[in-house]
Amino acid sequence: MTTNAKPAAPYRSDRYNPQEIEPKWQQAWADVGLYETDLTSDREPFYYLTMYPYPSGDLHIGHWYAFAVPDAYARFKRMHGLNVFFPMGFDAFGLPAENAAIKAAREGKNVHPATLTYERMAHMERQFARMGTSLDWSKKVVTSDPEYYRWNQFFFLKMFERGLAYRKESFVNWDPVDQTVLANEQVVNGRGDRSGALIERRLMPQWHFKITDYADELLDFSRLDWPEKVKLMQTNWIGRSEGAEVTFRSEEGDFVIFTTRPDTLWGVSFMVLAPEHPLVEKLTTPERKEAVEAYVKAASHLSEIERGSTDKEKTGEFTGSYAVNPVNGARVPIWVADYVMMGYGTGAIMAVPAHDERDFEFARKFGLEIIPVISETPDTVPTDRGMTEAYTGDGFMVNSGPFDGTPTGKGTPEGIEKVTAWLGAESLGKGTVTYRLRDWLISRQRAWGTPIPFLYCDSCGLVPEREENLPVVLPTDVAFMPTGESPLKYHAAFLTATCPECGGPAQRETDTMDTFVDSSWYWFRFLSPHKDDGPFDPGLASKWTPAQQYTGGVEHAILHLLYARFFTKVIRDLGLITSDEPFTRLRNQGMILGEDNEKMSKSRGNVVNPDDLVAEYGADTVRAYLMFIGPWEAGGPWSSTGIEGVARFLNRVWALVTEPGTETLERATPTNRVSEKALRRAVHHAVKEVSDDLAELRFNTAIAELMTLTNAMGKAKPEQAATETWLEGIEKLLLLLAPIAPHIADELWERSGHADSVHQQAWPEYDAAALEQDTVIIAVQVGGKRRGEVTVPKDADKDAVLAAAKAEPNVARHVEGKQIVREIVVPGRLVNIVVKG
RNA sequence: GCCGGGAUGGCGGAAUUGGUAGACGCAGUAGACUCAAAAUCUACCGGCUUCGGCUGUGCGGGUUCGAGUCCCGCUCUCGGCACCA
Repeated sequence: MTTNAKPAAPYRSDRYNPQEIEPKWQQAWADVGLYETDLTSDREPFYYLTMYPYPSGDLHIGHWYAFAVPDAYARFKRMHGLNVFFPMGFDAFGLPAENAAIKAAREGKNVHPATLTYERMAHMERQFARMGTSLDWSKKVVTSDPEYYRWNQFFFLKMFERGLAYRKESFVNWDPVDQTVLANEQVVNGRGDRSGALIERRLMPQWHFKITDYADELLDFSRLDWPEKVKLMQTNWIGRSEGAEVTFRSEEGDFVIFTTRPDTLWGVSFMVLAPEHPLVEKLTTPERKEAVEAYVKAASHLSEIERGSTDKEKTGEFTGSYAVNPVNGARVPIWVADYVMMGYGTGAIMAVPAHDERDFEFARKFGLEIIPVISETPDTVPTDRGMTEAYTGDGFMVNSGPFDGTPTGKGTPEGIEKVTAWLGAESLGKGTVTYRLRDWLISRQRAWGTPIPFLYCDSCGLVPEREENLPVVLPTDVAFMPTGESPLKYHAAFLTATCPECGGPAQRETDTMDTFVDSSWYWFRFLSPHKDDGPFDPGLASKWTPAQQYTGGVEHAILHLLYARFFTKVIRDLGLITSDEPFTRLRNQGMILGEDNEKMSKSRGNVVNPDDLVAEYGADTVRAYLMFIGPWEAGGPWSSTGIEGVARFLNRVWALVTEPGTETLERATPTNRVSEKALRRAVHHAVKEVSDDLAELRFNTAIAELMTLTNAMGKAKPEQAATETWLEGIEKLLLLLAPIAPHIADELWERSGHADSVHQQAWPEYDAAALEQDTVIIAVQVGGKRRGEVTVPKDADKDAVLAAAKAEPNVARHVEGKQIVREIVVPGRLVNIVVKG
């Protein structure tokens, strides 16, 4: 390995001053367009996508963690010769800006969310510039721009054509504070995920995307390098469960129930309908009418959280009607209870209290029959006497007619399978699959979002806007209302439209789309942000997508990432792309906590401000410290003394390169000498370790290794500063440091005599031979306890190592007088002499 | 309640996946430089110790020559889901 470093020009030993060098290099990189990716280049593409931010107005330390840390990875890949595309934009629609407009309206002011949003984006872009990231801003996407959201409308129309977008009256989650409906995914513990308000259930006509059509495909993660945790969360969210539908007869008509345990059909002792079930009214007998109606009404007023609570005692009412069990003709009472949900399965269940905990609890409370039909052992028949809980484990079918003795249960599904097959053969039911996943409700009653491109025509009814009329543009001259109600409903120019079918007068839909629609395909748009005859360039998309790596917070594990996968599959089915998935490799960063180990918040007063940190330490130090805190996926607490350590490290690197070696000659002491060979080993070891670490986003250990190298170089300096190895060490150190602390690396690269930027250099290779040591230190154990160590030639054979080990005085002392039972030699590692007596 | 992750010095965290536990950094102690302080540099830095050792990776067992790492049983903690039939 040769070095192209010229003998450093007259050393300038001025102090490391990030305030001076950082703006200088940021400007230099911008001037030459260093990070503007040529998407048409023949070089191997690498699309590194990181989740674009909402324009909240201020970059906090979490943004640095999400953008400045992975920037090191983008730079690392670029130094490997890849054509890295690392774009950035803004997820610009959203409630905070609209809420601010509403708040202003309450104070008598008229502020449009767009004005706020664009001011905030401009401020954040200036803050972004100070991070020293290699983001490509030339492809910026702003989702609130009509040139972007018109393609949301385009996809909406395409989905409508294919039956994937539909309008349906259904029970929805109404957020009374934000005055809008929310998707199930946006309801957390019965509260709106943004407003925190208790969610009410309302029956409203709403637009949905049919994500359930893709439920099975969404369960396939086989070609994705994603965290197990995320895959599991999505799998659970989709909630596929196999079971059977069985038809029960009643005086007022048949109804279908869903069960995962058809093998327990002989143990049915009552039925339960959800309060919203359409048959409830018909099945209720006159004498039960009053009680049932009151119950249904009460249930409809319960919030999700009240109804959904597992610790809530079971409630319900008898309808007065009976159903007939198709397998044995038994007549069982039909109840209404809110522990059965209309939205899952068929909204009706068969209750088998002997083998279902919820049914058991209900039966005990209302004195209903409990009929055991599964026995733990093949030879016994259990009775309901003394049962204190439902038996949900595996066992053998009993009291089940032709199936008696069949082993059954979730673990041994023979009985379940046989009964399912038999139900089909007897036309009593059929095997089926049910999902927990519901269709994605995308209507929002808000004004700051993508208008849904539909119209209401008096003669033609609900009509889609024509594709050539897109975009349906959001009016900018709206007055926000203190009530929070959408001003679009009162904006005459927006509302008034012409029916594309008959040319008559029509009224526009005032609902807008969930902002998760925006983020479901934005990475395609980065490839051709201003294209006006299509959402993106299919040629560029086939070259650049799926994005090889996507990073962001785990909070998006379900919502955004599931929707993005769904959209990708829809776009594929529209014929625009051929890939099935949006992001090949996914990694999540953790969260930076305050010094008190709590989540940062203004009320706790534990917030650290990145602007202040940059002013005090410089961006390189802030970046490097964030990387050094710990594993990136784990996050961790901020430490105001910890960052000092990293600042010292960069200062040591600075001094190493800028201070003349002779000045420190007197520091050399016999105890800390580093030979040229040892120095070379340290350099190449660092190259290997840092390369491996950065490839796996282990920024913390990469920096630890660079610190180790810097310390070794510092010790070697007095004697080695004139050697080839030293110059090679400096050069490699700067190359390894470049992705992590890009400004100081480029400055020192220049000062050590290089003409072009360190960021345009090839990533260094290591020489495996340089890592070899002539001798190795081997630990010696006697009976598993460490008794000493010996230094042996690296290729010493077993006998030689053993002989050396036994010669070690302390080892000999412990072996003396004992019988050697076994000798274990792990080459290059240790020796264990097992003794007896 | 169910599912998943985690627990290592005073602190943040390392540990080639069964082979010298505590890399790197913070904090701390001592020393050098300085009139002094800061900065910087050098050394030490898990606990106990009769200086031979003993002990130590949440707790209790086990497998193994050898366990932070594997197995069984717990505790605590973080995250997800939460009457999903």
